[in-house]
Formats: sequence, C-alpha cells, structure tokens
Amino acid sequence: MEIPSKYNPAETEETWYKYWLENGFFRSSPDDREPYTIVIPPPNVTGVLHMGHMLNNTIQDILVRRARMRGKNACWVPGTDHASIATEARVVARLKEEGIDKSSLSREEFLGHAWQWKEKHGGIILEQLKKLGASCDWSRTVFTMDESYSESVIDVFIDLYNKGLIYRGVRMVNWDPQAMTAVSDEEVVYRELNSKLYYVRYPVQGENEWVIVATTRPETILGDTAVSVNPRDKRFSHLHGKKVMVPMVNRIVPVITDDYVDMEFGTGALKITPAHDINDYEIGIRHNLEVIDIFNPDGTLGVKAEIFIGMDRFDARDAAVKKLTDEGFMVKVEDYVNKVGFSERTDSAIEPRLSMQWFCRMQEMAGPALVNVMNNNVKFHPVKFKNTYRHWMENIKDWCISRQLWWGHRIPAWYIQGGNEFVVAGSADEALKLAIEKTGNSKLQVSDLRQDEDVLDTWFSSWLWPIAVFDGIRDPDNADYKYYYPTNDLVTAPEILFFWVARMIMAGYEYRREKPFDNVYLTGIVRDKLGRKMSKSLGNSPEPLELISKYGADGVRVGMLLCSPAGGDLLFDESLTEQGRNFSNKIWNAFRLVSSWKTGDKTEQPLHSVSAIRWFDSRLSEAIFRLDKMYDRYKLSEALMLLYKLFWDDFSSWYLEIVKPDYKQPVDNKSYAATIVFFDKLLRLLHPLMPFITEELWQKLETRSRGESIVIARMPEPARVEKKLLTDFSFAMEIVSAIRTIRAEKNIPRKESLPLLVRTNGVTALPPFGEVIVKLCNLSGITVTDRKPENAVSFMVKTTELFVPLEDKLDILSETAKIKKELEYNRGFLASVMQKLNNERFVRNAPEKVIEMERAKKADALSKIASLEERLKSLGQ
RNA sequence: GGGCUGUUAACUCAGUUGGUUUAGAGUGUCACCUUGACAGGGUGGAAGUCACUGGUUCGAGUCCAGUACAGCCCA
Repeated sequence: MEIPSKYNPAETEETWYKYWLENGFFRSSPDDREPYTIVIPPPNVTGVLHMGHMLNNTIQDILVRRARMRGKNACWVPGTDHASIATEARVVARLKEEGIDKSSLSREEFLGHAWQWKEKHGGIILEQLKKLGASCDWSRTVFTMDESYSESVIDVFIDLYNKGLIYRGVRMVNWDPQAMTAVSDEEVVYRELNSKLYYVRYPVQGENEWVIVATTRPETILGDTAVSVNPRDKRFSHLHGKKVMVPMVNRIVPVITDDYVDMEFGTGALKITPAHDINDYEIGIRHNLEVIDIFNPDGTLGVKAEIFIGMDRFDARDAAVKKLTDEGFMVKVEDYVNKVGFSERTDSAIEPRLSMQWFCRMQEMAGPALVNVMNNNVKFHPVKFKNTYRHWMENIKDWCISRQLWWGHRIPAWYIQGGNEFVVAGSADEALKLAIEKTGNSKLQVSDLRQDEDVLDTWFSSWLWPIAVFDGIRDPDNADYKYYYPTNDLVTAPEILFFWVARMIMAGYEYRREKPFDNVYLTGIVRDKLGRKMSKSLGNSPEPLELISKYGADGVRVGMLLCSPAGGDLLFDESLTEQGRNFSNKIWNAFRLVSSWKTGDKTEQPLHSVSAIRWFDSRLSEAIFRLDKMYDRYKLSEALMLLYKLFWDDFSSWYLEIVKPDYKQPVDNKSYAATIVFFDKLLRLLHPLMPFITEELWQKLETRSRGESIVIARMPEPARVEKKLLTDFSFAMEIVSAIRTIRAEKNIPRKESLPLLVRTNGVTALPPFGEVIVKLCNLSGITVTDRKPENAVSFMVKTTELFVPLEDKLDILSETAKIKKELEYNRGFLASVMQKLNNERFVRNAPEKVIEMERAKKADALSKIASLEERLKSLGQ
C-alpha cells in the first residue's frame, strides 16, 4: 500500500468526526465514574467562529479529551445564549430590508420573526466548532431561551425579588440611543476622542458681568438648571447666591457652591445638567435642582429642550455652537481630548439618562463570591486575575438588569390598572392572585394587569449557566445536577470576568451554596502580529474555517497553542499554524517509515536496538511525569512543546534512526513490536491536542475493530524512569553530535566509516551506548587507548577525551584555534568558580552542597584545562 | 486620576522556595547536506550587559526600592 508523502487532513477529518458522533463517544450520563465537567461559555447565537473561540474551545477540548482518556466521565455541555441586543438588532435590520418597520409589529409578531431567524441562522457557530474537533455532548445542547431555561431565569428573578435583592427605581443609566435601551456599566467602552471645549458666557442677573463656563457638550445647555462653583474659590465668592441666565433658552438658574467642582478645570465654573450627567445628577439631588430631560429615547431633542426639537443630538450640538456664536455667548473654542463611552453592542455614544429600571443588589451576593476566590476555593489561572477580581468585588455597584427590548426573558412584573403599583409572579394568573391580595380588590381581572414591557439583561440568564444547563434551578434534586455540579474547569476570556464569571460564582453560592467550578482558566486575547486586537473592522483576523481547510484542524489547534502561554495575550501569526501543519506531516512521515518496515522472522535483534528501546522507554515515562505536572498547572503550550520535542527529536531523530533497518532489510520482530507500542503511546499522548491525525494513524497502526477509537483509549501511564540510562544516553548523544560536526567540518561522507578512540585516564572505560554511537556515526569501532594518538581530531565530552584519527585530513591550524577557544572558555569558567571558592565568606556561609558543587566544577575545569593544554603541546603549539 | 501586570536572543515565550558547570526552548537566520520516511526534511553554527539605577546577600534573571516604557482593569 502506497502512502502519500504528505498528510492530507481534509480527507480524514470529516470521516472521523462522523465516526465519533455515530459511536456516541462524546455522550455522557451519570455513572459510577468520577465526573469531569465543562460548560462551554455560550457563544452569542448570532455569532460566527472567530479566533478567540478557536483558542478557547481548543483549550476546552484538550482538557475534556484528556480527562476522558484518563477514565473520567467527561461531559462538555455546549450551547448558545440569546444575546438580546445583538439578535434584536439583527432581526430589526433584516425586517427593514424586507420593508417592515419594527414599530408596525406587535410584540408577538416581532418575536415570531425573531424565532424564525434564530431557527434558520442561529447557532451556526456550533456547527463550526465541530470542524475544530470539539468533543461536546451535542445531545445536551442548551439555548438560554429554551423553555426550561427561561423558566429558571424567571424563577430566579421572582426569588431574588422576594428576597429583596431586586428593586425598581429611577436612576441614571447608560442609554444606548440606537438600540434604545439601557445597558449595564460593563457594556460601556470608553474611548479617547478629539473634541472641543467650548467656553460660553452666562450673564449674571442684576450685574453687568457674566460667568464663563467650559463644556464639551453645548447642546446640553438647554437642560442646565444651575451653575456651580467651588465654595473655596475666591474668584467667584461675590457671586454666591446670585442668579445667572442660561443662554439660548434664557432660563434663570441659581449659582450654587459644591466641593465637587474642580477649581483647576476649565474656568472653575461648572454648568449643571442633572438629567444628562451622572455627577450633575448627584449635585442636583444635593441642591434640590430641577431636572430637565431634553432628549427623546432615540437621541433626538424633545419638547423640553424648547428649541432644536426633533434634531439629532450631534446636529443639535452644531446648531447650538452656531446660535451661541451668533448671539455673542461663545467666548472661545479649544481642542480637547476627552473620554466618551460607547455602547459595546451598537457602538453609538452612550447618553447618560434618567430612567426607571430594574436593579439587582450585588453587595450581599458579592460576599461569598469574593471570599471563595480569595481563599482559592475557586482557583484562577493565572492567579494575577485575583487582584482585578477583588478590586471589582469590593467596589461593586448594583446591576441594571432591565433592557428596553423584546427579544429575551420578559420581566415578570405586572402593573395594576395602569398604575405604578405592581406584583411579581411567574404567570398572569398568579399575578392576579397577588394583585387581589395586595389591593384587596377582588374584582380585579387579568385584563387589569399589564406586564412590564422590558426584558432582562442577557447576562441575567447566562449567570445561571452552570446550574441551569442541568436544570438545577427548577429541580435541584435531579441526577444530572447532583452528579455534574460543581463543574471542574471553566475556560473563558478575561474580558468577561465580571460580566459573567463573577456573577456565576455569585449565583452558585446563592442557589447551591457551592462554587460553580473549581478552576477558571483565563485565556489571553488573540491579537495580530502587531499586537492589535483582532476585529472585523480592522480586517486583521484570519477566517478560522479557511485556516482549518488550509492547515487542518490539528495544525490550527497546534498553531493556537504555540502562541498561547497561560493567561498571556497571544500574538497570532499564520506561520504558527504552518508550524502546526509541519508537525502533522512529521508524525505522518514517521508513520510512513514504520509502516514500510518488513518484519523478518529470522532477523536477530541488534544490540543498538535493545539499548534504544530501553532508553526510549525511560524517556517516555519521564516525559509523561513532566507532562502531567504541566497539565496540572494548565501549562498547555508547554505540554505541547514537550510532546513536540519528544516526538520530533527523541522519537524520530534518535530512536527511529537507531532502530531503522538498513535499506531494504527487514526489521527484527522485537524491535518492530516495541516501536509499534511506542508509536501507539505517543499518539495517545498527542490525541487531546491533535485529535484527527492521531485517530487516523492509530486506526492504521493496527487492525482495529468497529467501535474502537483513540478517543476512548486509555492515556499511557508512566513506568519506572531509569535516571542513569537517561544521563548515559545524553552522554552518547554528545559524542554523536561531536562526530557529526567533525564529519561536516572535514567533509567526510557518511558512507566512509571512521574509528573512534577513547582515552581511559585510568578511570573512564568505553562510553555508554557504544553500539548506538557506532550505528549512528558509521564507526568501524570504538577502541580504548591510554595514549594520545597521532594525527587525530580530539574532543571532550564531560571529562572524557575522544579521538578520531584522520590521517592526512588533519588541519593543525584550525585544530589549534579550536582548542585555544575551548581553553579560553574553560579558564574563564574556572576563574568564576575560583572567585567563589576564594571568597572566605562564601565558604563560611553557603550550604555544604553548594560548596561541594563548586569544588566539583573546579576539579572538572582543571582536568579539562590540563588535557587541552596537553593536546596543544602535542600539536606542536 | 486610582489599581494591577509585564519588560530575558531577530520574533514568541520558559526560567519553580535566590546556588545543578559564565541563562534555555520553538520559530526565524546562516553554512553545509539531499536518489531509500519527511526540502513542510537532515546536520552543524551564530545570536542575550536578563529594560535602567540603586539596595539586601557569600551569591540576584530570581528578593526590595526608585525610574522609563508597554499593556490591562476601574473611574
């Protein structure tokens, strides 16, 4: 059977993924085994796979596959969230294309369209994850608006309301005029903007003078209800108690004094617009100021603005500037850089706005969530995020959970007879019962109740994710929930540490008195080569599925991990996936070599093969020990690199080269069998990282029966590590390298065999693994000598002197130069050792072990120097 | 403005409680090789004042303080 020299992932990946699904390898249900559980960070239902998902899900898949192979009952729960704002925006846009305006639809009609859209286009991302090899239990796929999930969300709302942890109130919120909804503090992104600082004069009543006020938002002058100065500011003390006139609208407002005012900023006088600035709002409360809301919900000016009514807020700014200038109120304009908040969802400038919203109290729930992270009950990887987490939890503010949208979980509050009085209940019937109780009016009917129009923040559903995917809110005693919760690892981006992770921890302690997961692995942010965040608008993100078809899923997974130290940002470059593909190809070709071997019954097992097998066996065990430690510390890139070198260097470059039979010769049965065992183990070790190629080759390595798979094979266990064997082998490796260098330098072809002499010194005998050295270097033999041979190139490994006689090929000058260079190094080294040993305080204070080591270094260096000098002399120098 | 990280080879990163031969890896780079697994390869090189300045110590990439620069979070 001819095997192509290049691995073609496209041919194998789909087949094997299908095979895995057909055999139900990813399915999990509770049993006697120890569970290992991960809940996927639910991607947005409108989402498509981007590089961040690729990284995040590769990591989860590695953890899950490894756990599965270690005999755990591995369960990876997939799903999506409903993404209120994003989805609603998408559906509204889609309807607009069809000529339908959202406002012409009833709520029910709109939701009909939204569900239709969701069924047709939602969740593409889950299909894409399959291409990556994600081993999720797809039968458990959850959507945050599934019936049971929705019920859980509503139950939690009612419960928290009844506990007094949810309330309704008028607050300054972050208003997104494009989505026409409030968004939470966490959904506002601040950006520096080049804007202008306008200096405007406000005439003082009854005086022939004015106050100059600086503002970046002259259009909000229309809502001004005071001018404030710092009480200690001498420049304005004569104005205390006076009144000024607000330009454009000619409103008479008081001059007030408040410590908040920064004397250094602008002119020291501040205009106060309580309806449109959070600080002004607070000052307004302190001074009992009138609140004039000049904006409509869509960001245009409303009737209270008196002028510019119906104009967009940015047009109104231009209009205000013009009017102020025309009427002589504008003093000057300066360039100014300030930070402006933008909606994370729509990217429109956030308008601080007073409105009636629902809030969730955070203080109480934050308590256990903070304590259990600080005491490592929930572990963060890397730990540095504990600081950030603590900072946020200690300064936590109430959470605005209502959104003025239709797509999502509708707030279960019912207003009675058009008033502001309300009851909170899971259904209209129940609400009616409560309303009758509350009002004492037994004549009330369902039609007298009106349900709140708003829906809940999407995070108010996803914070229940680890509980609700197992239906633990509605049915806390169900078998799944008891078995899988708390889950083991959560893998997510640091960006949503507060949005999501912190709140899941809160929900966990509130509803189960138990953490939702043991470990939180925070991945880095995927950036491009230049360190810029990958984004659609920059166009600097590669298309993940194209990468997969170009380099194979395994290649891409390796590429992602290669640049992904735990917790650090990763600078992604396509050359890394190329490296991943090359590694796939290396594995493929190693297999090609082994599969080409013919076994011969009569072939004796050569000594070098016996040695190589013993060595690699130890080497492999040692690697497994180290690998386990790396996985324990979530050092996945290091684990990959270890396996990369183990396969490429130890297995391919050393082991296979030793065991490899001569051209067209058969290999002996024992060596062949051992090689197959090693290969099998290596594939299993590699499987979590590179699921497809390992399955492909594992199936080819031996005849497998139907239903067998590397997916459910057991992870190799380490055996005994013979340390002496490992150090002996690396000693032999050094000799081999030295001889290769000599061949390269002297231009001696491989086919020409060479003798090797070892000087005994009375101590050293033949080097270990001599038979291996003979094979790899094509030596005619290794002989012991007690004298320095003539016309030989010499080299040292540790303190052993070795010689390769070269007859006429010896170049005295270059030999001398080489020896002199080595001598120089060793003398320098000796000097640094002696500096320590001659230091009385070192000898007195350092531990015995350290001193002994230094003495050994000294002895080694001295002996090396002696033989180098001797060799120089023998070369006549 | 407040807080938290980081700065080690051209690039991306390791470097565990200070001492394991004058700092390691992968990639890249350079030279040579190349009909028998793999040029997506092999062999062998070169490459670093561990950001800077002080301090603690017999001994500092590692601990402490300050400075510079970069990044993140919060206002």
